[in-house]
Amino acid sequence: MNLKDLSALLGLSQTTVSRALNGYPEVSEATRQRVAAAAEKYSYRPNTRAKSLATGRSMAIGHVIPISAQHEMVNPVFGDFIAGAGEAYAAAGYDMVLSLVQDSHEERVYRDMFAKGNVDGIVVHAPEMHDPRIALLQDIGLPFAVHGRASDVPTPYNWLDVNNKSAFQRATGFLLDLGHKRIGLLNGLETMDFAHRRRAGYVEALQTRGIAVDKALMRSEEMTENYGYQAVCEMMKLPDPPTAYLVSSMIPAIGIRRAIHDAGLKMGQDISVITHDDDLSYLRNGDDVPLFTATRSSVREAGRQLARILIDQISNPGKVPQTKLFEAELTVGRSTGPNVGAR
Amino acid sequence: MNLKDLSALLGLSQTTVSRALNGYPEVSEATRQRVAAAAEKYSYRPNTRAKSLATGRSMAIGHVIPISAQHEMVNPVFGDFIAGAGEAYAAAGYDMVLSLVQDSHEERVYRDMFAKGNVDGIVVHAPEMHDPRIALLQDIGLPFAVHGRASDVPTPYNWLDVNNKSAFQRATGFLLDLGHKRIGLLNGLETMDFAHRRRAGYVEALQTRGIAVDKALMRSEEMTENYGYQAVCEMMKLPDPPTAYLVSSMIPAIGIRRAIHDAGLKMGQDISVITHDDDLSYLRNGDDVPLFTATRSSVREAGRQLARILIDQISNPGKVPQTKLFEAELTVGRSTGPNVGAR
DNA sequence: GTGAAAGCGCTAACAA
DNA sequence: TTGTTAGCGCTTTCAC
Repeated sequence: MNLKDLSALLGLSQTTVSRALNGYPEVSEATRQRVAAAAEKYSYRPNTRAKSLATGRSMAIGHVIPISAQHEMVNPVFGDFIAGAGEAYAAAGYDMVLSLVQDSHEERVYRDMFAKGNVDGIVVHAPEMHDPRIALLQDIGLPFAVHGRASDVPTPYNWLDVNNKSAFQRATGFLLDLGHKRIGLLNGLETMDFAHRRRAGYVEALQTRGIAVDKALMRSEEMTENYGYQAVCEMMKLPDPPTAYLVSSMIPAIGIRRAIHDAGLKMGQDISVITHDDDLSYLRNGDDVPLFTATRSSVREAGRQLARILIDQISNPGKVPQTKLFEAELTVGRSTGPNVGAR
Repeated sequence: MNLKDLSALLGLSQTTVSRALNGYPEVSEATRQRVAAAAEKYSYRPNTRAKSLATGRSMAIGHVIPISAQHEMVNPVFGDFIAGAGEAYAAAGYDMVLSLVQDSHEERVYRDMFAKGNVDGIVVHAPEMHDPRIALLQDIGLPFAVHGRASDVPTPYNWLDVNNKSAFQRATGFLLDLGHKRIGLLNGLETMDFAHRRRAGYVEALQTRGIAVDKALMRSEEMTENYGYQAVCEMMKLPDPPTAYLVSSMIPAIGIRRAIHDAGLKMGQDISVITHDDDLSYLRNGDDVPLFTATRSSVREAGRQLARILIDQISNPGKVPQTKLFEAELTVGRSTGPNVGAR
């Protein structure tokens, strides 16, 4: 069932039927009713391709998801973010098209998306400090919004981010309050904007308290489970090992647990660890100290909001870019002691 | 830069240019060279919408991802599956469009996808025992492939699945070999096909050894962390509690760990647990017993293969449906004792 | 308030 | 081997 068939059935022109369906004012109320009824009855769905060819808008948003080159893995938070974004798109009548790439900088991917005309806008994931994609997209004039930020990019653009710096500042402060003086930082790759900011928060918290920053206690690598395991194992062997760890998400927590276990220590007793995990409400009665930089549901909400920002930008091309900063939750569990593992 | 511009530039008709670009045989080699060079030079990209309007094929595959209604969460394995599928699509020139729905049975979603003509095929995720979507898709004539199976659906269709039954049979057998007689099963919702099969494997293993199947030791719910925690806590309070647990993935392992910890027991010492987790190669020197029903990389490979099957089906509409069964890996770690926790 | 006709960018008969 | 033409299904001037 296409427009032609439907209008023939109604004894109207395609024009009128199209207008009736798209809410144009010049069509009479009676006609609109008839058309709507018929469309419903025959469950008419306008062909997206034809529509977008005619209008020039594709009613689709592209997400370019970077895949870790070495480890070929997808960051699990994308799932939740995408779910939120998908909701917003569905509500606004947009489709979501996904493109997974090894090297997210592949200029071609973005240029092609634009040239092939199958998206009206793009969500940029996992930005680096000076991410070239932003200038690129501005250059080719494709609307976009960034999940995160690229701190070294001076021009304004749409972004939505979690306040990574303050989250890590507070978390470090919390460990310092417990009396810890040697705190291991397990961070992601610090070319990534979020990791850079997290480190800044950690460093600033230490400096504020006059604690020396020890490079031996700071690691920055791709967030694999094995990295977490190895890093903790190695730090444990230092002459003066950390008494606490601050673990950047999403480094899988299980590697940390195991390393601590291997060292013959008990988490939350011999050693303090602040990490991230989802749905840990009952942890509040446990002995861990979880840091929620972003819960699953808040990531979802972020997806929703960023999608809305982008859709808004597409609808109002002239509008000034919007930004949104989420303050990360820091939820603290009951520790086995007030001063766990601190010397 | 569109076909018209490009052909004008070359002093050729749109037809010739189109043919040259699409590898039709009748165009002369010299012309083809010229056209290719020009297309490259001006980085011409045919407009996907126009192309698919003309051809009737949209060169896109739809993935309809169910979201847990109660918990609004996305199964993290989708990320890896999608990554694999994305690879295959990219290689074949297809786009991937994602649609996240609360109720995956929403017939409308599928019908609309077809009617709106923006996908040439669909991947069905998370099938239930008698999943109505299969009949629906066959009815509307939209090519599809299922990630998993719907055992109660008799007609042939494309699917790719992990051998869930044998995996759980072997895992249960392994625990029985250790001497366990009371094995708790934490399963997903058994309306889901994979969970049903897993249970069947568990039950069959017990029956083969003449061990009574105790309903009190079998749980089936949505795979949240809290469910895992609660279920284990409750089973622990039984007069004759399990000495081992078999945990269906992706029930977050952390809930299980905590419940066992709360009960004052030590995993791999007082109690045996077979669960699933990724990238646990070093676990082989640990005290856990991991069951790999599907590693992250094998999920990825599954995505790749299922995508290929679907693309093949789209290209050869008459072809008989293809199926593929992956045998799950069962990797066993070193236990602290040969007979951990068994009575 | 409604309709005829052109055109979005491409492909695919049909001619030449 | 190349070009002419019609049309994919829709929107959108423009005319009535």
